[in-house]
Amino acid sequence: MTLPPHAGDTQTGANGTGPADGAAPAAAAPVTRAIPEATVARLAVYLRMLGEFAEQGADTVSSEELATASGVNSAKLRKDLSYIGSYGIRGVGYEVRSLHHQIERTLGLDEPQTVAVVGIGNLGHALAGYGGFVGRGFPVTALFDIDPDLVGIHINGILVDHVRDIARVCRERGVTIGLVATPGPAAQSVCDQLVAAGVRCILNFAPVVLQVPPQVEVRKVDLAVELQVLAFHVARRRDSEAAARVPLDGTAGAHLAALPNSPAATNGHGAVNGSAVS
Amino acid sequence: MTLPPHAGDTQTGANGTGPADGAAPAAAAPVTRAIPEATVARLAVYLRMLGEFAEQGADTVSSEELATASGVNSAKLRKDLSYIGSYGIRGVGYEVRSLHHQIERTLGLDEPQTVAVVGIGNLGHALAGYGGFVGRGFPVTALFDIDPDLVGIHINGILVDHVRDIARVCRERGVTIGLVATPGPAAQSVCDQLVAAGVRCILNFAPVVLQVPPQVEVRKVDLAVELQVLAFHVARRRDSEAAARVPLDGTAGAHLAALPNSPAATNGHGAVNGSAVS
DNA sequence: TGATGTGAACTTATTCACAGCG
DNA sequence: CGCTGTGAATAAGTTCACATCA
Repeated sequence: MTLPPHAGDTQTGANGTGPADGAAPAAAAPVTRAIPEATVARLAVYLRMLGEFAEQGADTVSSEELATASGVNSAKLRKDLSYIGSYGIRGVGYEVRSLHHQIERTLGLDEPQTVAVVGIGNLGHALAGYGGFVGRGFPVTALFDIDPDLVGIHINGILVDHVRDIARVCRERGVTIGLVATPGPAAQSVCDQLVAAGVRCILNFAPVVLQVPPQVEVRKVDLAVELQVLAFHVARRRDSEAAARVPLDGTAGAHLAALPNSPAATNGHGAVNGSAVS
Repeated sequence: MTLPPHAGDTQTGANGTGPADGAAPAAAAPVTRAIPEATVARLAVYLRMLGEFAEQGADTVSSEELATASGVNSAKLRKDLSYIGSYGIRGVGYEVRSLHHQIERTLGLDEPQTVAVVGIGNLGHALAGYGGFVGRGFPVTALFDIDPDLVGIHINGILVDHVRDIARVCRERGVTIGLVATPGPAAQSVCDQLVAAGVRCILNFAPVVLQVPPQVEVRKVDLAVELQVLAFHVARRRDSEAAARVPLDGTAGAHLAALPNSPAATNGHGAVNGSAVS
């Protein structure tokens, strides 16, 4: 039964921002006010796009350009940026380099991070060699598994250690982020060991809800769930199309509750949501 | 360049549902009302947990039990379930099997799905062999790459085809979902080919915003962004702890930005963070 | 009695629209 | 004049709390 000790944190990809309760008020936040959760995730995206703009030699970008590249609308982007301060130039846009730096700072990326991957199965193996991490300041420096066939080998130049050594190795190498890529049943135990080793960030790929003390931050990535959400949207869309296109045959979608055509989806033509901005 | 034809859809893991404006009222919705986006994602999680409860031989679960297992609170769970109908028994809970079935149906999982992976790098390779898909009704049946060293080999019993054959192979095998795991620059082209092949669901691991026609649904998974969000939360927490613990130094606020990189004197343990930026 | 189902209150997030500045 | 920055308006999502019913 294990009634959760300290109520659920969230760890579902969208975590609730700190309660900002009375205890320690805004003491240390001089400029940067509490940044909404949703904004934080997008800042990371803007950051990457700014990197690309910089590579292409751009000096400035308008909110419109950066927004488009990032897949959001410009109002949202400007609002997001407003949470970290006013670094834009009216009538011009944002200075690429400077904005990049500000976001980096805001996200805490000026602190060095070091990643450990636990569970060197299919996914863990891929994560161990994933180029997308090093390039973004998240070098993988420790790997763990319990399989004797894996312990001792090197992947991408990194030795695979036994899970029992998590604490020691993580401390030695200053690991700050742990990726849990074990099968579900092993995840909690592995997580506990990471926490014991002082790791405060965990990205969980296992299909379980990890129990952690409040100072530890967990995010969950669940690929099967992503696929199911996709499947849902397409099924819904197919149903509503069927209903709209073949209004004959009332039996179109079973009877019971074959997901009713979304009423609002009516915007007929490809025009998509009115976000046609002007 | 390439001003997007039809403004951004979203594709960021949390897509906006239709605007549901006043125009077309609830005329055609017999039972199942429009299901909120956030709810859909959680339904997939409940589904998995129900599967586990079933395996353990449970006949019924209370909202409290299922909620705890899923990492949400019971009110939210009940509200979520209320969108798909009333399948609970007051005073008792939910019948595991029946609820499982209802959610499955709601998510459109009674339709067979077939997955293709494009880009057999580190990540793509892992996705190709990922056990979490088959078990959940998303068998991978096609793999693509352009690397001559990869084309022709088998992974997990599946032949790797050349990207140029996407259309033909996808049609032949009835692929419904495409996973794009290519490098950024190749992603859009690959995406276009998938769309041309009739694929309507795309899970994008490449760090770009894919442009697709409105009938295609895209979700994006960005591991580097996940790590950055984690890093942010921990940095913030560390900062506020530092502020709360070491309230001396009244200059805390500096003036403008310069986020007073809180001295690493924070977490006593051998944590790293020594080097402050510059 | 004990858990569901749900309107209503509340919180968070997005969009609008325009003042203000370079 | 063009683009940023932002208050105000909307919309989406969550939590509360309790009527309801097996």
